Amino acid sequence: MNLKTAKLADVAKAAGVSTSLVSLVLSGKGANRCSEETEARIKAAALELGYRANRLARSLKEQQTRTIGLLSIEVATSPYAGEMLMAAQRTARSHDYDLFFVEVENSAKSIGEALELMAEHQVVGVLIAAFFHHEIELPERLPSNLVFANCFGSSGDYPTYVPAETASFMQSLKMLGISGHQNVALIMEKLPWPAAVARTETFRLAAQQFEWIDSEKRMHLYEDLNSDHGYEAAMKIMLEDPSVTAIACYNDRVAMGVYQALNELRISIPSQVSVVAFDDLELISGGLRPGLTTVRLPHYQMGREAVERLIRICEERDEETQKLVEIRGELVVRDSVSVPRPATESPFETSLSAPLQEKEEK
Amino acid sequence: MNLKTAKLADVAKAAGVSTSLVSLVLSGKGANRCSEETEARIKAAALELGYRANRLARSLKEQQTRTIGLLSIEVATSPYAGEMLMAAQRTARSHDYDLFFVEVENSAKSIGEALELMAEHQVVGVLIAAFFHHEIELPERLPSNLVFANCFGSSGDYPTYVPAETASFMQSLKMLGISGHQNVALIMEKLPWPAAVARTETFRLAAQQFEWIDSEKRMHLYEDLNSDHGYEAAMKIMLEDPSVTAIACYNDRVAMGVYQALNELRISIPSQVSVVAFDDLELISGGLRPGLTTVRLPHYQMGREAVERLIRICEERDEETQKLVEIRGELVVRDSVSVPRPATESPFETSLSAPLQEKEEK
DNA sequence: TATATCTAGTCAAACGTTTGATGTTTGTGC
DNA sequence: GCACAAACATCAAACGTTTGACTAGATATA
Repeated sequence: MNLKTAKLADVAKAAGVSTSLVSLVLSGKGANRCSEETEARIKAAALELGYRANRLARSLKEQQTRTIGLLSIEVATSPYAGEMLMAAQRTARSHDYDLFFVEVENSAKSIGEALELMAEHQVVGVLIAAFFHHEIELPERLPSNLVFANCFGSSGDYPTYVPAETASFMQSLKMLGISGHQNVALIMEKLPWPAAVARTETFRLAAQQFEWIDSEKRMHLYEDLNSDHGYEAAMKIMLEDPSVTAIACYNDRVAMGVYQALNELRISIPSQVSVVAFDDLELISGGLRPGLTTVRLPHYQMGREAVERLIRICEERDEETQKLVEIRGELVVRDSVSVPRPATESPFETSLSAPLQEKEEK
Repeated sequence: MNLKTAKLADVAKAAGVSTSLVSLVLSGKGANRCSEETEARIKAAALELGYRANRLARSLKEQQTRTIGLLSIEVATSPYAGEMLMAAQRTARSHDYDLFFVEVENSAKSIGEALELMAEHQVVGVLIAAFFHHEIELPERLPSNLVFANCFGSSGDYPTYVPAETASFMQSLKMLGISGHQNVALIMEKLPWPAAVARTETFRLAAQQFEWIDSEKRMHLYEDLNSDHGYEAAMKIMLEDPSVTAIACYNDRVAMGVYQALNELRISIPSQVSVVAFDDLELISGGLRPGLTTVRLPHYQMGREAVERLIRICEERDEETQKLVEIRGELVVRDSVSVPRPATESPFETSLSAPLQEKEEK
C-alpha cells in the first residue's frame, strides 16, 4: 500500500463511468442507479486500484467526522489504566467511530492545548480520561459534547464515569468481616483523593458493621503513600499491635510493602495475617506469593460505558439524565485471606518466634 | 468552546475583509499584503470569535496532513512501554506533527485494518510500536513511510529502533563481575524472543570474560517465564547450589519471585546474594526492598528517535542508510548488588540457619 | 398517440481552506 | 496631467467527496 491511494476519479476512469456513480455504488446508497454489470465493473476497478475514500474530503463534505477525541491524562504512560484505552478504542470502532487520541500531562495548559487541537480536527465529542480518580483542573473553554472517565470536572455538568469507591472497597472488607476477622488494621492514604477519602470512610462503615475492635486506632494514615510506607506501617502494626489478624491496604503497592514486612517478620500470609488491597495491578497482585486478594478497578467498563454515552450524546439520543455514574470494581479472590488465627496465638511462626522476639525487643 | 467553531468566512465578515486576506494574515504569509490596521482588525476578530482553522479543509487543500500514524501493539494496554507513546507524542508535536494513534492486538488482521484506517486518514507515515521486542507478523500492503520501534518486520527494509539487548544486559552482568562475583546463576526465558536469545548469549560472554564458575550449569531456562518461575528457580538454586552469590534475572518480574524465595530462605539481599534484572518496571524495581538494580529499557529514546527518523523520511531528508538502530538501556543502580560474601560463608543468615536447615533437608 | 414511469446514468454545487493571478486606489516623478 | 509603481485588497480555482437535480432513452399505461 502506498500512502497515496487511488481516488474516486481514478476508479471512475478505470470503470468508464462518472465519479458520482462510483461514490454511489461504493457507499451502497445507489440502489437501482445502475445495472448490475456496471456495479460489478466499478467494484472490480476499486478493488484493483485499492481504493479507499479520503476521510478528509468525505468528512469535509459531510460535515461529520465520526471521530471522538480521547484526551488521556497519563493513562498510556502509567501502568495503571491502559485497559480503559483499549475499551474506548474497541467501543468506538464497534460503533464505526474513530478515535483521535492525545496523551497529555496532568496540567490545565496541556489539557487546553489538546482540546483546541481536537477542535481543529473536528472531533464530534471528547472523552477525558485520567490514570487515577481525581478532579481535573480544566480550561475555560470546553466542548459541549464531553464525558469524563476515571476523573471529574469541578462543575458536575458533564456525564462522569468513576469507580464506586465505597461499594468496591467494601467487598474486600466484607471478605475479612465474614471470614471472622475482628482485629483489622488499615493502611491508607492521607491526601484527600476521592479514593482515599471514600476508602477510609468505607473502613469505618465495615468496622461498625462487623464490630471490629479498636478500629479508629488501627487506621494508619500516610501522605503520598508508597510501598515503603506499606512496609513501615506493617512493621509497626505487627510489632506494636500483634493481635491484628488482617491488614487492609489502600492499594496493591502498599500491599507489596506489607508482604515484605510480614515476610521478614516470618508472619505467614494468610494463615497468620490476611491481607486485602485495591487496584489489581496484575504485575503486583499476580506476582506476590500468595496471590493478593484485591479489588480490580473497573477500567474496562468505564472506558466502554463512557464512550457509549458520548456517542449517544453526539447523536442526540442520550436519554439518561444521571450525570455521575459509579461503577463497581470486581473482587479478585486469590490466596491472601483466610479465617483469623485463634485469638490466643501469636502471629509469629512458632519455629521462628525466638529470633524474632529479639527483634521485637529492640 | 463549542465544537463548531467560527470559520474563515465568519472572521472575514466580522473584520469586513475577504477570506483570502484573513487566511494570509493568520498564517503570516501575507507580509505587506495589507495595512497594519487591517491586520490588527483581522487578528482581533479571529481572537474574538475563537477562530481555529479546520484541519480537514486545510489538509485537503494542501495535500498534506502533517499527521503521523502510531500503530501501537498493546503498548498502551500493557504496563511496560507507555513511555514510548509519550515520547512519540511529544516528539511529533515538537515538530508540529499530530499523531493518529491506534491501539491494536497483536494480530496481522488487526494490524492490517489499522494500517488501512491510517491510509484513509491520509497520514504521512506510520510508526509501528510494540510492547515487547519481537517480530511482527505484517500484512502484505505496507505504507512506504514506515518505521518500527521495539519490534521489527520480516524483511528488514524499514528503519527499526530496538533495544541493544546485549550491550544493555552486559551492564548488569559487568556490575556483578567487577564486584567480584564468580558464582553467578541465571534465570532466563527459554522461548526464542530476541531479548531472551541475546541475554542468554550475553551471560555466556560475561561468564567467559569474568571467569565465572560452572556458568553453563547455572543457567536455568524456563518457557513462558513468570515470577513463580523466579521463585522456584531461586529456591532450587539456593538449596542445591548454595555457593551461588549472585542471581541474574531475565526481567524484573522474575526478580520479584527471586526476592520472595530469598526472603523466605532468610537470605539477605545483597549481603548474602546479589540480584540484577532487566526492564526497570518502577512498580517492581522501586517497590522491592532493597531496591532492584536493573537495566531500564530505552522506551523513551526509541519512541523519540523513531519518530524523528520517520519525520525525516516523510520530508525526504533522511540521509541515514542504516536500517537497524540498537539503543542501549541505562543501568539503574539501586541496592541489590554488593561484593560477594566470603567464599566459605553459607548464604543462610547465621541466626536462622537452624530452622532453615530443617527445610533444606525435606 | 401522448404521457407517465422506470432505468441507467451524469452534472454541478458544496464543504473550508489556500494561493497565484488580478484588481483598485493612492502617491510620486517628470 | 500622465505614466508607473507601490500599497492594499479581492477573485477564483482547486483539493476529493457526496448528493439532489437533472437527462436521455426505453418501456408501460391510458
